[in-house]
Amino acid sequence: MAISSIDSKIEASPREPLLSKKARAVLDAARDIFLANGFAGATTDMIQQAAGVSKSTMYAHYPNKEALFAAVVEAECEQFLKTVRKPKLTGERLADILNSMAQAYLEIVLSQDGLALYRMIVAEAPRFPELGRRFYLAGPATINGIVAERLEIAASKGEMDLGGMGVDSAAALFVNMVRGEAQMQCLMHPDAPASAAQRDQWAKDAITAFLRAFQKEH
Amino acid sequence: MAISSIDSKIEASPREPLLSKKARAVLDAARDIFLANGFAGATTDMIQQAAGVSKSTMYAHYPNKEALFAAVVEAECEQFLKTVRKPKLTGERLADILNSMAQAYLEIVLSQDGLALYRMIVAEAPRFPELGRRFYLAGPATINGIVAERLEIAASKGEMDLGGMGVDSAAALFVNMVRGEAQMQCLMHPDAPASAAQRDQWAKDAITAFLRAFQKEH
DNA sequence: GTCTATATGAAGATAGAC
DNA sequence: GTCTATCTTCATATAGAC
Repeated sequence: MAISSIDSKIEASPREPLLSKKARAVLDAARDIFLANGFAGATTDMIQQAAGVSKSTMYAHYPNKEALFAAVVEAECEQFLKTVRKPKLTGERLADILNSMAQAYLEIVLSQDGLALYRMIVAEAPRFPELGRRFYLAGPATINGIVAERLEIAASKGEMDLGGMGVDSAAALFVNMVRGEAQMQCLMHPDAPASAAQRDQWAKDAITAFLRAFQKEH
Repeated sequence: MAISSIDSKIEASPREPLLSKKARAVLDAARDIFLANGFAGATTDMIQQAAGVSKSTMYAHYPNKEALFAAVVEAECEQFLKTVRKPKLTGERLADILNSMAQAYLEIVLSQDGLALYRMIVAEAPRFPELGRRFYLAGPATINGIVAERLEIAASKGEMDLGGMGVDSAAALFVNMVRGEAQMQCLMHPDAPASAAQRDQWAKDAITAFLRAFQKEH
């Protein structure tokens, strides 16, 4: 096969072909419907209508509801990973670095999409154990790892005194202080979204406590 | 009406009448089915069969599926409250008190029922906002309050230096360090329950960090 | 109050034409 | 690949007898 013969194809779809237009429409629609209604609450009819395709087109691309759900979760985890990894950490001081990580993470976790994805995964993990594992790796484990990396650097510079605790444990404690109360309250009060001031306060308290616990006096 | 005429009734159901035998059977069955399948995943047929009653008996006591769901959540929250408040706090030292609170709380939160209730509420809070609020008050808010009480005492004895942070904020930070990673991992790995050793480690790390942050040097 | 039987609608999935 | 039309099953809820 001559290279020129495939050039047009490559040019036509420079990246991410993989999914035809309709398949992409189905996946996007499924994403919205599943996030809004959960697995059991969503119906293939809703998805098919939102995508603007017929039933059989949907089933031509995804064999059944479960497979479609798995595809959605997989795509969302991929997206989640990208978003969590994107923020550039600004500031030199440890406090500033912790703050930028906390703010960026809360931004994602407390977003409508972040909360909806979490709701869905939490509810369906018993029926789809693989998806639970996948989400844990893409979300909580990744942010824990990012924080641990920075703590490692700070520790090596002598800015921290972990007192025998591993960096991974310390990082997990920090992340859970940042996320804990914030996420819980937003989950349980879906009609009363948290203010930016409230979010700042949660981040600030976590940072204060963490620094008091582990920052070396100077 | 003569007192003697109602005596037999009182004797027949000394406490908690409120629900007839069948109504109680329906509620108990609904509890199991909803906890195992969520609201949308559960069917009234499953409930009715598990309760060993007919459809119309079920509908005689609860007008519809939503009302039954609300009744289940309400009962579970009541139960949750009792269980959270029950443990007697042993020990005099601050570290021991924190430890007994952490252990007791993790016991509940990480139990199969605790996780199942959380999954259900998190998933359905957008459709049943009242139930989300109710759960928050019975669970997270209550344990935060219990911890805050003890911190208040410790602070008044001069054992702690909160450095301007309110006891409520400090209590929330502690509770979220205890619960955070533990609950997340159990939620996301339903087929790999946490060991007792792992649970102890989570509690111990939280206590270590908390004391390092807020315990007054002596 | 409780049951059996059923009405009514909607779900997931497929058949067959184009 | 895509559509319209349909099959089958099962859900919620009710009717009517005891």
